[in-house]
Amino acid sequence: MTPSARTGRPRRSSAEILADAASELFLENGYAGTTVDQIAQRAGVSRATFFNYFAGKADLLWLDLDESLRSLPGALLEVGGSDPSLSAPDSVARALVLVAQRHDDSRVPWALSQGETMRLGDDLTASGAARFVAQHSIVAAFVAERTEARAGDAWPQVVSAALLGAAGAAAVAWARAGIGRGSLEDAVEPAVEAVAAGLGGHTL
Amino acid sequence: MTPSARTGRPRRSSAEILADAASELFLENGYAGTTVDQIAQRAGVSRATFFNYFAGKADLLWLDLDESLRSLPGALLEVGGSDPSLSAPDSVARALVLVAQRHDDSRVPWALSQGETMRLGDDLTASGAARFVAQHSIVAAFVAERTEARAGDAWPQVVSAALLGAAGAAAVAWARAGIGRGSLEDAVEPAVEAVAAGLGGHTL
DNA sequence: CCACTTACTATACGGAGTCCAGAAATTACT
DNA sequence: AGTAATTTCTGGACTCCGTATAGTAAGTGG
Repeated sequence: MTPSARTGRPRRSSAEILADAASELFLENGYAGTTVDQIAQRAGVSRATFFNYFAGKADLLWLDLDESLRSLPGALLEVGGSDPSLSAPDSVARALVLVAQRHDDSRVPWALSQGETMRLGDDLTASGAARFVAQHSIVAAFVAERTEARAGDAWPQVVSAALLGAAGAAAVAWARAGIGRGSLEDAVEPAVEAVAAGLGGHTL
Repeated sequence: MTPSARTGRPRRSSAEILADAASELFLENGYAGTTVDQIAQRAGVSRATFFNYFAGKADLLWLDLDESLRSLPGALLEVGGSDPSLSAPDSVARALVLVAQRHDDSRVPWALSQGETMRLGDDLTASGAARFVAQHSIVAAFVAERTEARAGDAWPQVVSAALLGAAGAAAVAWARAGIGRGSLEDAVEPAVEAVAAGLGGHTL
């Protein structure tokens, strides 16, 4: 998945092509009613090749989200380095807003906006939540270092989980708002600020 | 799974027996290295019967937690009815503390305490996220009704996700603290209170 | 002794995900 | 040109999860 090497056989497909093919089929037959075989076939590659582009079927749903979340560690470093006077919760909040701000608002994960018609079900929603949980250890480590807490301390974990939860919920609501939703940044900012306000006093 | 009826063939096993068998195997061979067949065999039942006790393999990990979480809807109603002057975030916080308080502290989900040696990896986050999402829809609905928000409004979602995240993180830290951890209630209470404090002003 | 109810078993099936050996397509070197 | 090196694609086999079903076992109550 690293940006195609300059040598070797060129790629025949792309993650976007596969995701587009999948989206059509999901809308038509639902998520469970669509097999990886069908997706690969519509995209013109073999089933085995599909797994060169996606680790699993559920990853198709979160292509856009994953791309944005990948910038979170960088945003944390950025905020942490630029303004060391901020409390740890405020730093995380700002980093989350930064990620939201840099997200291309035209890219709305159709797992959320079209989740109903695709008949996704709770397990697929959970796969989206798992994305945020995956970031949790990174954020918690950042907070722990910032507050000089010991690893395994509860407080950094709580700060991280609460803020990630708030940001995630705001993003979901944003995606589901349909046409006329504002920017993702405007949705995430008040959510994380409110939560960070409550956590802020505990600077230790 | 309803408490065994007084008529009909008696049960040959129980969720606890199966979970115990699984726990041994997971510690020995890891989660992915253990098949449902092996678990059922060690517990002395057929593979098909296993699925009469658990909907899926991952549910084995959360037996203790699921039992406590089942009381959350009731706790929400309880708090909501007893003290209608409380803000919605505070009500949720109190309900979460109530659930923690009623949890038997000797029952620590080994998915959390032993997650490392069982080599759970992504399976842990996925199944954990599923629990989170399931409770989230319940809590968000409660908050929405309490604040007279429209369904799909962002705020109830944010309140729910932030508080559940905080409570979850606190519970995980508690479980991982090993022998000498205090009560679950004492771990959850400060976490949710802090978050609710920040969300409280927004009573609408 | 016979219904009735509930739980267990055997079996088969489809689909996800993994693995591997080999073929195809391109670049780089001689 | 020809060959080597590299990367991607492909087909097939395999394991396992989860579901469905039809039939059997083991109790309770008339």
